[in-house]
Amino acid sequence: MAGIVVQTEFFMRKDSRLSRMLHVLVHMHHLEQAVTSDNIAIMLGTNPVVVRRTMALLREQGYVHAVKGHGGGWTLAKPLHCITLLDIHRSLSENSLFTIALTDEHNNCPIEQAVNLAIDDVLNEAEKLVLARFASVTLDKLAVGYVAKDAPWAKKITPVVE
Amino acid sequence: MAGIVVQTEFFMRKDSRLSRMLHVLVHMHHLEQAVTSDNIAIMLGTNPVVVRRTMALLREQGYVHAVKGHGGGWTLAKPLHCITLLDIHRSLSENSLFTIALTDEHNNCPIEQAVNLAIDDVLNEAEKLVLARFASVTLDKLAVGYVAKDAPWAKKITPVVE
DNA sequence: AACTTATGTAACATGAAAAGTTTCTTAAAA
DNA sequence: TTTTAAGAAACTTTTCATGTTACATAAGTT
Repeated sequence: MAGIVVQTEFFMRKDSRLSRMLHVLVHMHHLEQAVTSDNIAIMLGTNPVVVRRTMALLREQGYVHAVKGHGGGWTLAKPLHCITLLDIHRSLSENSLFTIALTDEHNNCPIEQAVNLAIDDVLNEAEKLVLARFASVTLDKLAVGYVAKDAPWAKKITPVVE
Repeated sequence: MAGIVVQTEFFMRKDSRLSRMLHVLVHMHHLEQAVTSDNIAIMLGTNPVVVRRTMALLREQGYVHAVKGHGGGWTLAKPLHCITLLDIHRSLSENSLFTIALTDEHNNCPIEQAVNLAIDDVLNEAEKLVLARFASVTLDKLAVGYVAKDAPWAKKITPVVE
Protein backbone atom coordinates (compact mmCIF):
# COMPACT_ATOMS: atom_id res chain seq x y z
CA MET A 1 0.00 0.00 0.00
CA ALA A 2 2.98 2.25 0.58
CA GLY A 3 5.57 2.99 -2.05
CA ILE A 4 5.96 0.99 -5.20
CA VAL A 5 4.33 -2.35 -5.07
CA VAL A 6 6.35 -4.74 -7.16
CA GLN A 7 4.44 -7.71 -8.42
CA THR A 8 6.12 -9.09 -11.47
CA GLU A 9 5.34 -12.76 -11.99
CA PHE A 10 2.40 -12.47 -9.65
CA PHE A 11 -0.87 -13.38 -11.24
CA MET A 12 -4.43 -13.32 -10.13
CA ARG A 13 -7.71 -14.45 -11.50
CA LYS A 14 -10.97 -12.67 -10.97
CA ASP A 15 -12.28 -13.20 -7.50
CA SER A 16 -16.02 -13.39 -6.94
CA ARG A 17 -15.83 -14.45 -3.32
CA LEU A 18 -16.77 -11.04 -1.95
CA SER A 19 -19.97 -10.90 -3.96
CA ARG A 20 -20.78 -14.49 -3.12
CA MET A 21 -20.15 -14.22 0.60
CA LEU A 22 -22.09 -10.99 1.00
CA HIS A 23 -24.98 -12.63 -0.78
CA VAL A 24 -24.79 -15.61 1.58
CA LEU A 25 -24.51 -13.54 4.75
CA VAL A 26 -27.58 -11.49 3.96
CA HIS A 27 -29.58 -14.62 3.21
CA MET A 28 -28.39 -16.15 6.48
CA HIS A 29 -29.74 -13.11 8.28
CA HIS A 30 -33.16 -13.58 6.70
CA LEU A 31 -33.29 -17.31 7.33
CA GLU A 32 -32.52 -17.00 11.03
CA GLN A 33 -31.38 -20.58 11.31
CA ALA A 34 -28.25 -22.59 10.61
CA VAL A 35 -27.58 -23.14 6.91
CA THR A 36 -25.53 -26.08 5.73
CA SER A 37 -22.63 -25.84 3.28
CA ASP A 38 -24.65 -28.07 0.97
CA ASN A 39 -27.52 -25.61 0.92
CA ILE A 40 -25.24 -22.65 0.42
CA ALA A 41 -23.53 -24.53 -2.40
CA ILE A 42 -26.87 -25.11 -4.10
CA MET A 43 -27.70 -21.45 -3.61
CA LEU A 44 -24.41 -20.36 -5.19
CA GLY A 45 -24.41 -23.07 -7.84
CA THR A 46 -21.15 -24.47 -6.58
CA ASN A 47 -19.63 -27.14 -4.38
CA PRO A 48 -19.96 -27.46 -0.58
CA VAL A 49 -16.20 -27.78 -0.25
CA VAL A 50 -15.75 -24.44 -1.95
CA VAL A 51 -18.27 -23.01 0.47
CA ARG A 52 -16.50 -24.38 3.53
CA ARG A 53 -13.18 -23.13 2.29
CA THR A 54 -14.44 -19.61 1.80
CA MET A 55 -16.70 -19.47 4.85
CA ALA A 56 -13.78 -20.68 6.97
CA LEU A 57 -12.04 -17.37 6.27
CA LEU A 58 -15.04 -15.51 7.69
CA ARG A 59 -15.20 -17.85 10.67
CA GLU A 60 -11.55 -17.14 11.49
CA GLN A 61 -12.40 -13.45 11.71
CA GLY A 62 -15.45 -14.06 13.88
CA TYR A 63 -18.19 -13.13 11.45
CA VAL A 64 -19.81 -16.56 11.20
CA HIS A 65 -20.04 -19.63 13.37
CA ALA A 66 -20.01 -23.27 12.33
CA VAL A 67 -21.63 -26.20 14.11
CA LYS A 68 -20.96 -29.79 13.16
CA GLY A 69 -23.41 -32.65 13.12
CA HIS A 70 -27.11 -33.03 12.89
CA GLY A 71 -28.89 -29.71 12.79
CA GLY A 72 -25.60 -27.93 12.42
CA GLY A 73 -24.41 -25.54 9.77
CA TRP A 74 -23.44 -21.90 9.51
CA THR A 75 -24.87 -18.97 11.47
CA LEU A 76 -24.00 -15.30 11.75
CA ALA A 77 -21.74 -14.55 14.71
CA LYS A 78 -22.53 -10.83 14.55
CA PRO A 79 -25.56 -8.83 13.45
CA LEU A 80 -25.35 -7.47 9.92
CA HIS A 81 -25.08 -3.87 11.10
CA CYS A 82 -21.81 -4.78 12.80
CA ILE A 83 -20.20 -6.08 9.61
CA THR A 84 -18.94 -3.90 6.76
CA LEU A 85 -18.04 -4.71 3.18
CA LEU A 86 -14.46 -3.97 4.17
CA ASP A 87 -14.58 -6.57 6.96
CA ILE A 88 -15.55 -9.28 4.50
CA HIS A 89 -13.20 -8.06 1.80
CA ARG A 90 -10.29 -8.12 4.23
CA SER A 91 -11.22 -11.56 5.50
CA LEU A 92 -11.14 -12.98 2.00
CA SER A 93 -8.10 -11.49 0.38
CA GLU A 94 -4.91 -9.64 0.99
CA ASN A 95 -4.24 -9.39 -2.71
CA SER A 96 -4.17 -6.27 -4.80
CA LEU A 97 -7.49 -4.90 -5.95
CA PHE A 98 -6.08 -4.20 -9.37
CA THR A 99 -5.26 -6.25 -12.42
CA ILE A 100 -2.46 -3.83 -13.26
CA ALA A 101 0.96 -4.95 -12.09
CA LEU A 102 4.15 -2.97 -11.86
CA THR A 103 7.54 -4.29 -12.84
CA ASP A 104 10.89 -4.50 -11.17
CA GLU A 105 13.06 -5.54 -14.03
CA HIS A 106 15.49 -2.68 -13.47
CA ASN A 107 15.59 -1.49 -9.91
CA ASN A 108 18.01 1.26 -10.76
CA CYS A 109 16.35 2.64 -13.87
CA PRO A 110 14.92 6.06 -13.07
CA ILE A 111 12.50 5.79 -15.95
CA GLU A 112 11.05 2.57 -14.61
CA GLN A 113 10.85 4.18 -11.21
CA ALA A 114 9.05 7.22 -12.63
CA VAL A 115 6.63 4.98 -14.51
CA ASN A 116 5.92 2.80 -11.50
CA LEU A 117 5.51 5.77 -9.24
CA ALA A 118 3.04 7.39 -11.60
CA ILE A 119 0.93 4.25 -11.83
CA ASP A 120 1.25 3.41 -8.17
CA ASP A 121 0.17 6.88 -7.08
CA VAL A 122 -3.04 6.50 -8.99
CA LEU A 123 -3.75 2.95 -7.86
CA ASN A 124 -3.02 3.75 -4.23
CA GLU A 125 -5.45 6.62 -4.27
CA ALA A 126 -8.09 4.49 -5.95
CA GLU A 127 -7.53 1.73 -3.43
CA LYS A 128 -7.96 4.15 -0.56
CA LEU A 129 -11.24 5.24 -2.07
CA VAL A 130 -12.48 1.68 -2.48
CA LEU A 131 -11.54 0.65 1.05
CA ALA A 132 -13.10 3.77 2.55
CA ARG A 133 -16.30 3.12 0.66
CA PHE A 134 -16.33 -0.52 1.64
CA ALA A 135 -15.84 0.49 5.28
CA SER A 136 -18.85 2.80 5.09
CA VAL A 137 -21.33 0.12 4.03
CA THR A 138 -22.71 -2.22 6.67
CA LEU A 139 -24.38 -5.40 5.50
CA ASP A 140 -27.78 -4.48 6.90
CA LYS A 141 -27.96 -1.90 4.11
CA LEU A 142 -27.94 -4.78 1.64
CA ALA A 143 -30.69 -6.66 3.43
CA VAL A 144 -33.79 -5.78 1.54
CA GLY A 145 -37.06 -7.02 2.95
CA TYR A 146 -36.89 -10.34 1.23
CA VAL A 147 -37.21 -13.87 2.51
CA ALA A 148 -36.78 -16.79 0.18
CA LYS A 149 -37.77 -19.73 2.33
CA ASP A 150 -39.17 -21.43 -0.72
CA ALA A 151 -36.14 -21.00 -2.92
CA PRO A 152 -34.64 -24.32 -4.06
CA TRP A 153 -31.48 -23.76 -2.02
CA ALA A 154 -33.34 -22.86 1.19
CA LYS A 155 -33.19 -25.46 3.90
CA LYS A 156 -36.34 -27.45 4.13
CA ILE A 157 -38.14 -26.41 7.27
CA THR A 158 -39.86 -29.31 8.92
CA PRO A 159 -43.48 -28.23 9.38
CA VAL A 160 -44.60 -28.35 12.99
CA VAL A 161 -47.27 -31.01 12.85
CA GLU A 162 -50.33 -30.43 15.00
CA MET B 1 -18.83 0.43 -16.98
CA ALA B 2 -22.50 1.13 -16.59
CA GLY B 3 -24.74 -0.88 -14.34
CA ILE B 4 -23.77 -4.24 -12.96
CA VAL B 5 -20.81 -5.83 -14.67
CA VAL B 6 -21.34 -9.55 -14.68
CA GLN B 7 -18.19 -11.55 -14.95
CA THR B 8 -18.66 -14.93 -13.36
CA GLU B 9 -16.29 -17.52 -14.74
CA PHE B 10 -14.08 -14.78 -16.12
CA PHE B 11 -10.57 -14.82 -14.83
CA MET B 12 -7.64 -12.55 -15.22
CA ARG B 13 -4.03 -12.56 -14.32
CA LYS B 14 -1.98 -9.56 -13.36
CA ASP B 15 -1.04 -7.47 -16.34
CA SER B 16 2.29 -5.65 -16.38
CA ARG B 17 2.08 -4.48 -19.97
CA LEU B 18 1.23 -0.89 -19.07
CA SER B 19 4.28 -0.51 -16.90
CA ARG B 20 6.46 -2.24 -19.47
CA MET B 21 5.25 -0.27 -22.46
CA LEU B 22 5.52 3.10 -20.72
CA HIS B 23 9.04 2.20 -19.78
CA VAL B 24 9.85 1.32 -23.38
CA LEU B 25 8.24 4.41 -24.87
CA VAL B 26 10.20 6.76 -22.66
CA HIS B 27 13.42 5.00 -23.51
CA MET B 28 12.58 5.21 -27.20
CA HIS B 29 12.21 8.94 -26.82
CA HIS B 30 15.66 9.22 -25.28
CA LEU B 31 17.33 6.99 -27.85
CA GLU B 32 15.95 8.92 -30.81
CA GLN B 33 16.49 6.05 -33.20
CA ALA B 34 14.69 2.87 -34.19
CA VAL B 35 14.85 0.15 -31.55
CA THR B 36 14.47 -3.48 -32.50
CA SER B 37 12.17 -5.93 -30.78
CA ASP B 38 15.25 -7.90 -29.84
CA ASN B 39 16.75 -4.95 -28.02
CA ILE B 40 13.49 -4.12 -26.28
CA ALA B 41 13.20 -7.76 -25.27
CA ILE B 42 16.65 -7.67 -23.71
CA MET B 43 15.71 -4.44 -21.97
CA LEU B 44 12.54 -5.98 -20.54
CA GLY B 45 14.07 -9.35 -19.87
CA THR B 46 11.62 -11.07 -22.15
CA ASN B 47 11.12 -12.43 -25.64
CA PRO B 48 11.04 -10.40 -28.89
CA VAL B 49 7.78 -12.06 -29.87
CA VAL B 50 6.16 -10.83 -26.68
CA VAL B 51 7.45 -7.36 -27.51
CA ARG B 52 6.03 -7.44 -31.05
CA ARG B 53 2.71 -8.68 -29.79
CA THR B 54 2.37 -5.91 -27.25
CA MET B 55 3.88 -3.13 -29.36
CA ALA B 56 1.53 -4.08 -32.18
CA LEU B 57 -1.38 -2.89 -29.99
CA LEU B 58 0.27 0.51 -29.70
CA ARG B 59 1.01 0.57 -33.43
CA GLU B 60 -2.65 -0.08 -34.22
CA GLN B 61 -3.54 3.04 -32.23
CA GLY B 62 -0.87 5.14 -33.93
CA TYR B 63 1.50 5.65 -31.03
CA VAL B 64 4.47 3.79 -32.51
CA HIS B 65 5.69 2.91 -35.95
CA ALA B 66 7.43 -0.26 -37.12
CA VAL B 67 9.88 -0.64 -39.99
CA LYS B 68 10.96 -4.00 -41.30
CA GLY B 69 14.37 -5.00 -42.52
CA HIS B 70 17.87 -3.78 -42.08
CA GLY B 71 18.05 -0.70 -39.88
CA GLY B 72 14.40 -1.09 -39.03
CA GLY B 73 12.66 -1.34 -35.67
CA TRP B 74 10.26 0.66 -33.57
CA THR B 75 9.97 4.44 -33.35
CA LEU B 76 7.57 6.82 -31.67
CA ALA B 77 4.82 7.98 -33.99
CA LYS B 78 3.91 10.88 -31.71
CA PRO B 79 5.88 13.03 -29.27
CA LEU B 80 5.60 11.96 -25.65
CA HIS B 81 3.63 15.02 -24.66
CA CYS B 82 0.87 13.90 -27.03
CA ILE B 83 0.47 10.51 -25.33
CA THR B 84 -1.19 9.93 -21.97
CA LEU B 85 -1.12 6.98 -19.61
CA LEU B 86 -4.77 6.48 -20.51
CA ASP B 87 -3.92 6.24 -24.21
CA ILE B 88 -1.54 3.38 -23.56
CA HIS B 89 -3.77 1.72 -21.01
CA ARG B 90 -6.68 1.76 -23.44
CA SER B 91 -4.53 0.42 -26.26
CA LEU B 92 -3.49 -2.55 -24.19
CA SER B 93 -6.62 -3.74 -22.48
CA GLU B 94 -10.34 -3.51 -22.38
CA ASN B 95 -10.51 -5.66 -19.32
CA SER B 96 -11.63 -4.62 -15.89
CA LEU B 97 -9.12 -2.82 -13.72
CA PHE B 98 -10.21 -4.83 -10.73
CA THR B 99 -9.59 -8.32 -9.46
CA ILE B 100 -13.02 -8.30 -7.82
CA ALA B 101 -15.74 -9.92 -9.89
CA LEU B 102 -19.48 -9.78 -9.44
CA THR B 103 -21.77 -12.76 -9.85
CA ASP B 104 -24.90 -13.43 -11.80
CA GLU B 105 -25.98 -16.71 -10.33
CA HIS B 106 -29.47 -15.42 -9.59
CA ASN B 107 -30.53 -12.63 -11.86
CA ASN B 108 -33.77 -12.18 -10.01
CA CYS B 109 -32.49 -12.22 -6.45
CA PRO B 110 -32.83 -8.74 -4.98
CA ILE B 111 -30.14 -9.47 -2.42
CA GLU B 112 -27.64 -10.38 -5.09
CA GLN B 113 -28.66 -7.26 -6.96
CA ALA B 114 -28.17 -5.12 -3.87
CA VAL B 115 -24.79 -6.69 -3.22
CA ASN B 116 -23.61 -6.27 -6.79
CA LEU B 117 -24.87 -2.71 -6.95
CA ALA B 118 -23.05 -1.80 -3.76
CA ILE B 119 -19.77 -3.24 -5.00
CA ASP B 120 -20.21 -1.95 -8.53
CA ASP B 121 -20.91 1.59 -7.34
CA VAL B 122 -17.62 1.66 -5.51
CA LEU B 123 -15.60 0.07 -8.29
CA ASN B 124 -17.11 2.34 -10.94
CA GLU B 125 -16.19 5.41 -8.97
CA ALA B 126 -12.68 4.12 -8.40
CA GLU B 127 -12.35 3.31 -12.08
CA LYS B 128 -13.41 6.81 -13.04
CA LEU B 129 -10.76 8.17 -10.73
CA VAL B 130 -8.06 5.96 -12.20
CA LEU B 131 -8.95 6.78 -15.80
CA ALA B 132 -9.13 10.51 -15.09
CA ARG B 133 -5.72 10.41 -13.45
CA PHE B 134 -4.26 8.36 -16.27
CA ALA B 135 -5.64 10.87 -18.75
CA SER B 136 -3.96 13.71 -16.91
CA VAL B 137 -0.44 12.31 -17.18
CA THR B 138 1.43 12.71 -20.45
CA LEU B 139 4.47 10.55 -21.01
CA ASP B 140 6.90 13.46 -21.18
CA LYS B 141 6.34 13.81 -17.44
CA LEU B 142 7.92 10.40 -17.02
CA ALA B 143 10.93 11.25 -19.15
CA VAL B 144 13.55 12.20 -16.67
CA GLY B 145 16.81 13.55 -18.07
CA TYR B 146 18.31 10.14 -18.47
CA VAL B 147 19.99 8.49 -21.43
CA ALA B 148 21.22 4.93 -21.17
CA LYS B 149 23.10 4.48 -24.41
CA ASP B 150 25.51 2.17 -22.65
CA ALA B 151 22.94 -0.06 -21.03
CA PRO B 152 23.21 -3.70 -22.15
CA TRP B 153 19.88 -3.55 -23.95
CA ALA B 154 20.68 -0.32 -25.82
CA LYS B 155 21.30 -0.72 -29.51
CA LYS B 156 24.94 -0.65 -30.34
CA ILE B 157 25.71 2.61 -32.05
CA THR B 158 28.37 2.22 -34.69
CA PRO B 159 30.96 4.85 -33.89
CA VAL B 160 31.55 7.26 -36.75
CA VAL B 161 35.16 6.58 -37.56
CA GLU B 162 37.12 9.68 -38.47
C1' DA C 1 20.44 -12.59 -56.93
C1' DA C 2 21.91 -13.98 -52.37
C1' DC C 3 22.38 -12.63 -47.71
C1' DT C 4 21.23 -10.32 -43.60
C1' DT C 5 18.16 -8.01 -40.61
C1' DA C 6 13.97 -7.07 -38.98
C1' DT C 7 8.78 -7.29 -38.30
C1' DG C 8 4.50 -10.35 -38.68
C1' DT C 9 2.14 -14.26 -37.33
C1' DA C 10 0.67 -18.86 -36.20
C1' DA C 11 0.77 -22.47 -32.93
C1' DC C 12 2.11 -24.10 -29.26
C1' DA C 13 3.65 -24.43 -23.64
C1' DT C 14 3.75 -22.17 -18.94
C1' DG C 15 2.42 -20.34 -14.61
C1' DA C 16 -0.70 -18.66 -10.64
C1' DA C 17 -4.67 -18.77 -7.84
C1' DA C 18 -9.69 -19.21 -7.44
C1' DA C 19 -12.72 -22.61 -8.35
C1' DG C 20 -14.18 -27.23 -8.66
C1' DT C 21 -13.93 -32.21 -7.22
C1' DT C 22 -13.09 -36.55 -4.70
C1' DT C 23 -12.30 -38.83 -0.62
C1' DC C 24 -11.68 -39.24 3.97
C1' DT C 25 -11.89 -37.83 9.02
C1' DT C 26 -14.19 -35.83 12.97
C1' DA C 27 -17.93 -34.27 15.71
C1' DA C 28 -22.66 -34.08 17.24
C1' DA C 29 -27.48 -35.15 17.24
C1' DA C 30 -31.17 -38.60 16.44
C1' DT D 1 -25.36 -47.09 15.62
C1' DT D 2 -26.80 -44.27 12.05
C1' DT D 3 -27.18 -39.95 10.04
C1' DT D 4 -25.79 -35.35 9.34
C1' DA D 5 -22.69 -31.99 9.09
C1' DA D 6 -18.04 -29.43 9.10
C1' DG D 7 -12.91 -30.05 8.44
C1' DA D 8 -9.26 -31.17 5.62
C1' DA D 9 -6.09 -33.22 2.27
C1' DA D 10 -5.10 -33.95 -2.41
C1' DC D 11 -6.00 -33.43 -6.39
C1' DT D 12 -8.01 -31.21 -11.44
C1' DT D 13 -9.79 -27.28 -14.03
C1' DT D 14 -9.78 -22.75 -15.76
C1' DT D 15 -8.04 -18.22 -17.89
C1' DC D 16 -4.93 -15.33 -20.06
C1' DA D 17 -0.60 -12.68 -20.03
C1' DT D 18 3.58 -14.47 -20.84
C1' DG D 19 7.05 -17.36 -22.90
C1' DT D 20 8.71 -20.10 -26.88
C1' DT D 21 9.49 -22.17 -31.46
C1' DA D 22 9.10 -21.91 -36.20
C1' DC D 23 8.29 -19.85 -40.38
C1' DA D 24 6.76 -16.10 -43.65
C1' DT D 25 7.46 -11.42 -45.34
C1' DA D 26 9.73 -7.22 -46.28
C1' DA D 27 13.67 -4.16 -46.84
C1' DG D 28 18.37 -2.90 -46.93
C1' DT D 29 23.32 -4.72 -47.95
C1' DT D 30 26.75 -7.15 -50.47
